[in-house]
Order: sequence, then C-alpha cells, then structure tokens
Amino acid sequence: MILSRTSQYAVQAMIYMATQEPGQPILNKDVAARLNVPAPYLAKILQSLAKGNLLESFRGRLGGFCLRPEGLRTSLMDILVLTEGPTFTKNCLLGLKQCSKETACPLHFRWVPVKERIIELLNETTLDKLSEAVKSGKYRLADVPLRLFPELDAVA
Amino acid sequence: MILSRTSQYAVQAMIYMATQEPGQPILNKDVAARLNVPAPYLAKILQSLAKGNLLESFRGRLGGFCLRPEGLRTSLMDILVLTEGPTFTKNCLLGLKQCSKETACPLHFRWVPVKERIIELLNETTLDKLSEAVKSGKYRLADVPLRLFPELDAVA
DNA sequence: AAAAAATAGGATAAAAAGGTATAGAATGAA
DNA sequence: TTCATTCTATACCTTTTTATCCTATTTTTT
Repeated sequence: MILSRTSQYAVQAMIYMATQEPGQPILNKDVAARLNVPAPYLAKILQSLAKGNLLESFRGRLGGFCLRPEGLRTSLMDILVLTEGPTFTKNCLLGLKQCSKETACPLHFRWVPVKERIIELLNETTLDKLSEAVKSGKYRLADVPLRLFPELDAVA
Repeated sequence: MILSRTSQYAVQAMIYMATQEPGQPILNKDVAARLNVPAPYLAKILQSLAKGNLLESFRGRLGGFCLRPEGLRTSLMDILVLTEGPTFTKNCLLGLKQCSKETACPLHFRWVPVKERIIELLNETTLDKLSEAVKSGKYRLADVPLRLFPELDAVA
C-alpha cells in the first residue's frame, strides 16, 4: 500500500541486522536466507544502505555487513528516505507538482493531518524497539517461520 | 507516496466529473485537456471506472462519460479499490503474506491505528465534498492554472 | 605469494506500470 | 444511407522496478 518491495526488504534486513551481535559482520546470503528474499537483489539493497551510512560493509574473509555503532537509533524514516528518495513524504496525494497551504489540491487539508501521523510513526519507530520486538519471539520478520531453517539458528 | 499515477488520474477525473452538470456526458478529451494528462491513457482509466459502475458511458455523437445518478456519494475508497485492487488497504507494510493480530510483523500494532485513520479518510471523503471544494475556486485539481486554458471555460 | 571468501559494480533479463496506436462498434445527424 | 463522432477492445511500445549474472577488487588465511 505504501512501500516498494525494495523498501520492504531494506526494513526487514535492517531489523534483522539489529537483532544480531553488534560489530559482528553478517553475510548477505545469510540475511537473504533468513528473510527468504533473492540474495543478489538484497546485496544491492545492502550496498546502498552502506553507501547511505546506515550499514558498514567489510570485504574479504570475515567480511559482511553490520550496523554502524549508533545503528540502533536508526528510524524507519532514515531507511525509507534512502530507499524511496528524499521527497518520500513530501508529495501531493494527487500528484500535483505544486500543492501547499497556498495552492492546495482538494484533498490537501484532509490528507495533511493523516500524513503527519504517518511521519510521526516513521520517525519514532527505531531499530532498537523493533529488534527487541523480534527478539521477544512474538513477531515475525519474514513469511516463513523460523523453524523451517534450523540450520540458521546457530548463525543467529 | 501512496497512489499510482493511474489512481491519481482516476481521482482527479472523478472529481472533475462531479463538478459538471449531472447527466450531461463529458468527452474524454475534454477531461484530459482539463487535467493535462494523456488522453488515450485517461480513456483506459475512464473505461475501467465505467466497468466498475462508477461512471456511465455513451457512445457516438453526444456521447461521453458522466457520473451515475448517485455518483456524488462515491468515496475515494470506492475509486481506489477499483484502481489499486481490492486488497488496497489490506496488505502488511513489510509485505508479509500473513500478518494479523495472531501472526504479526513487528510494525503491525504500530501501523494498524494509522492505517485506520487512512481508511477512515478514504471512506468519508466523497465526491460531493470534493467537488464543492473545487467549485469554490479555492482548490486546484491539476498542475496548470485554469487561466492558461481560457478556451475550456466554456466547456466547464 | 597464492587461494579462498566476501563485497562492489556493471551488464543484462524479466515483470509491471505507464503510455500509444489502431481497428471496431454504437450513436446521432445530414 | 452515409458520415463524423465517440466509446470499446486489443495489441503494442516505453520506462521503471525487480531480479540475475558475471567479473572485478578487497581482505584474510595458508
């Protein structure tokens, strides 16, 4: 309804990274297996997250990706601005190039307060909260239940 | 942020139809000119709105599209269910196939109340309200100001 | 120094969305 | 009837998004 597949994968991956041991690089292919998404595609996404300074990347043996030191404070907004573009929450619902308080589309004043709620949610929802939720075991991050990949439990 | 271009055009077109004389067919090309969108593309959209019973269509001379008799009560949700598909507001933010109260993604309980607000907005916002807003002259429906198309004032 | 393991990056392929073109069918008027 | 007008239907093209593949390049281990 709101997010591209790229963004969905990015958020899932970031939450997963946040559940892992800090500072310990995690392999792209392990994240991909855990989330059940195509590894080469996910690699591109992780690379762009690294370019955007949300992840660190290390090449070579013992390489991989991991959160930056303060990564747990990353908000959903931080991620989505990278994956959806900087105007993510700025556009008119009807697609008008100019739509502001002065030159408004007929939906503008109805939409703005709802949009504010969305923005608030994206800003206040951070990886530490989300990773705690996942670690509690009450929430699932991917479609396939964990138990179907017992070989990954060791990695986790 | 939320709507496909097809949906944006559909909503714009429906609002425009609602500002017109009831029962009087309006030409696709006039709507396209007024909204400044490609006419052949808009034609497809209007046809699908007609198939979905939101518009009536008439062929031949004096033909065109117009709202159905009770069309002013059409809500944004009515339109978007047609253009975005019936699961428009039903999907998980993270794209999980299964995401409900029982098997929730970590965003679920944060997202649901915001989504409820969006759904409420879409359901309660109807064409009569929106067309009144446009007819008041305080809101604009398309990017190009009306004055640039004086030849359309007669049509309107 | 060489081998192995990992990301980086560019080229490419497939699918979906956006947009165009064309032929056909219905309607009203000359 | 015939013609212009308008929607209908289908096929097609283009662009964007999603996904894959292959070849560097970097780093660690041997």
